[in-house]
Amino acid sequence: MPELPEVESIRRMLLEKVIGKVIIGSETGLPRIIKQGELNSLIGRCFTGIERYGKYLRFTTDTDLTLYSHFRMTGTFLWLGLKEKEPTHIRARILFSDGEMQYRDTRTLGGLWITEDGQRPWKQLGPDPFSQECSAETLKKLLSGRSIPIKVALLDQAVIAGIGNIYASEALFASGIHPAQKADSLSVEELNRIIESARIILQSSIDSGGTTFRDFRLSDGKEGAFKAFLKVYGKAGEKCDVCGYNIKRIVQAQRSTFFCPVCQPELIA
DNA sequence: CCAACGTCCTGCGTGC
DNA sequence: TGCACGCAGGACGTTG
Repeated sequence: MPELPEVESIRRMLLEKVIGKVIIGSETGLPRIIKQGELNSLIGRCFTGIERYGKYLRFTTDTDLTLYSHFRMTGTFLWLGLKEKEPTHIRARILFSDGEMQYRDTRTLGGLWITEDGQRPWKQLGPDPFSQECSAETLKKLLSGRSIPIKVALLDQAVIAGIGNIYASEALFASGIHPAQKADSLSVEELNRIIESARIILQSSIDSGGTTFRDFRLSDGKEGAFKAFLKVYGKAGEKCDVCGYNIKRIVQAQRSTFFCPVCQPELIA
């Protein structure tokens, strides 16, 4: 499940491969993953930059055409040199003279958008965790009047962009905050702790090439190494690194949440 | 305004 | 052993 660190890792690897090269062909393996526009309208263009917005990637070109991607659960871009072959779950291909960028997506929930500049595929995106505008005061405003659990709020991309199910649990563990605590009950100090924790965890994960929990692969086909540093995600029943108590799994908004009941005490309301 | 839930999808783990 | 079933979840649309 590619979240901010995984998308960022893909971005960095692709930068070295595709920038400044002319697109000489394209192929759409599964039409419904193209959410807007036509892939072959990119032929003859070249990518001039790749930016990340939350979990979206934006590929700028030498014209007003822009390619956006979102990986959802199982998407990724693989870079293949001319002689390499690995034919599974290829949903789209963008061809260059020295190789190709393949959009792979097992569960096909992700998508690509080819738009005129200015059009964006997302509805609403909150601040990027690494940006200056991502402050405790900003989050305090965005969460005011929200009675949802803080874990569920962290998954809301309109609140903060890029955090998914893995890093939401990890950031709350590092902050010592119980995942069920109501979003608008958190103090500025607690929100600050969440932001600081998230930044450290997300940056460490980027440095490791992200987390491969099951399916995720980097653009060179390799796994991200951050799984070894996870403290709670996927560890129900295992002992907490810090206190030795058993890590618990609960379900919030139809998604698994992992936490340590001792390190993240539940507040008595 | 907000919250909750259904929807999309396929591979794999579970249980009988 | 084999097979049916349900779970995994990100974003958005719909419903309450």
